[in-house]
Amino acid sequence: MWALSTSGEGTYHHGNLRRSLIAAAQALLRSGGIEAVTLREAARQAGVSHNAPYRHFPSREALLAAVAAEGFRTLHRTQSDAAAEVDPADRLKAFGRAYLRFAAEERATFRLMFGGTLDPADHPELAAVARGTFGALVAVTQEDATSGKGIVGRDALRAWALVHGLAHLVADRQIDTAQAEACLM
Amino acid sequence: MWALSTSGEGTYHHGNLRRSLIAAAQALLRSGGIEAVTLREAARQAGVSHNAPYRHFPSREALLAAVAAEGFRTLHRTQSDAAAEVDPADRLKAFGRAYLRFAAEERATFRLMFGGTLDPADHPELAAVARGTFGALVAVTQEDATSGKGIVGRDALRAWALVHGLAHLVADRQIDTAQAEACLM
DNA sequence: CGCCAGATGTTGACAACGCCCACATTCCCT
DNA sequence: AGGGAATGTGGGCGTTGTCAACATCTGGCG
Repeated sequence: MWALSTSGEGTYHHGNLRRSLIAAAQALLRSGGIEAVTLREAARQAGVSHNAPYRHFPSREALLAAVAAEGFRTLHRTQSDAAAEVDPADRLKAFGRAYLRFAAEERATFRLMFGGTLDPADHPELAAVARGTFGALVAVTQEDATSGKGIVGRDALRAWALVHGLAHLVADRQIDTAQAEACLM
Repeated sequence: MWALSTSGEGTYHHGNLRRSLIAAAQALLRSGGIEAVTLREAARQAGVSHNAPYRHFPSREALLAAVAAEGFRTLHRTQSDAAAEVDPADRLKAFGRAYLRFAAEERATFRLMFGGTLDPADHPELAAVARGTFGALVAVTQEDATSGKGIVGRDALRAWALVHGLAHLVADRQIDTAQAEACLM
C-alpha cells in the first residue's frame, strides 16, 4: 500500500494521505453504505488526526465525490476491457453486461454514483469523469448505429434507460444479474 | 392543518404529532434532500421538544420509512387515477407516464423510495405498501398481456426496467420528462 | 549552507445530531 | 374517582462536520 510514499509510518507526514483516505472511504462505503463514510473514521483508518483530511478534501461531500469519480473510472475501464474482447458487433451488449456486473458487485458505489446524493454541479471533477464515461457509451452506441443496426436517437435513449433501469433493479436486489442479462438479448 | 386534532396549540398533547412529523419530514425532504430530514428539525417544525418524535418513530430511519411509504401510496393513487381516465388498452402507458411524472415532481421522495437508503427488511410496513404498489403494476402488465399485446415474462421485465431507468434519469435531471415520455410510445 | 514560505498534520473547540434516561402531564378505561 | 398507558419534556452522552490556531516538515532560493 502507499507505493508512492517514500516515508514510513512514524513520520509526521503521511506521504499519500489522499489515496489512503479514498481507499478507506471505499472500504467504509462497501461495508456500511454511504452513511458509514465518515471523515473521522477515514482519518482513523489512515492513522491521522481527525482534521488531516481537510488538507485534501474541503468537505465530506468532496471525499464522496472523489470516491464516486473513482467509481466512474473503474466502470469506464471495465467497460473498455469487456468491449475489447468481443466482436465489434457485440460491443454494445458487452458494455451493458459490464454495467450490470458493476451494479451487482459494487452496489454501494453504484448508488453513490447514481443515487443523487452528489450534485455534479458542486463537484466539477466528478462531472468531468462522469461525462467521459458516458462519452464512451455514446460512442459505442453510435458506432453500433452506423454499423447498420439502426440504434439511434430515441432507440439509443431507450437502450440506455433499459440498461440503467436494470442496473438499478440489480443494485436494489429486486432482480438478479442473470435475469437482467437475459433482457439484453 | 391537523384536522383530526381536537386540541389547540397551547396544549401539552399535540393531537396529531405523527402526521405533523411526516408532513414536516416531507417538506424537509423536498427542500433539502434526505440528509436534511432530521428528527430534531421535524420536532421543531411541529412545535414539540426534540424527544417527542420517539413516541411515534423508534428512529430517524423509521420516520424516513414512513415518508417513503407515503410516497408509495401517492404513486399508487396517481397511477390508478391516470389509468382510470384512459382506454384499457392504454393503461400500461398511463402507468408509465404517471411513474415518470412522479419521478420528476417528487425527485427527493423518489430517491428515498428507490435509492436504497432504506432496507425494506427493516421496515415491514414500507415493504407491504411497496408490494401493493408493485402489485398494481404487475396486474396492469398482465392484463395488458392477456389483452393480446403479448407483454409477458422477459418483455414485462424489460418494460419495467425501461420505465424505471427513465424515471431515474428524469429524477437525476439527465433527461427531461418529454424525452422520457417519447420513449414510451 | 541557512532559512523561509507553503504544504501538511495536530489539538482544541463548537454546534447539531441520534439516541437514552428519568420525570411530568394528560387521556381513557374501569 | 382512580390508576395505568400514552404522550411530551428536560437533561445528558457520544459522534460527527467544520472552523481556528498552532506545529512540523519540505523544497527552493539566497
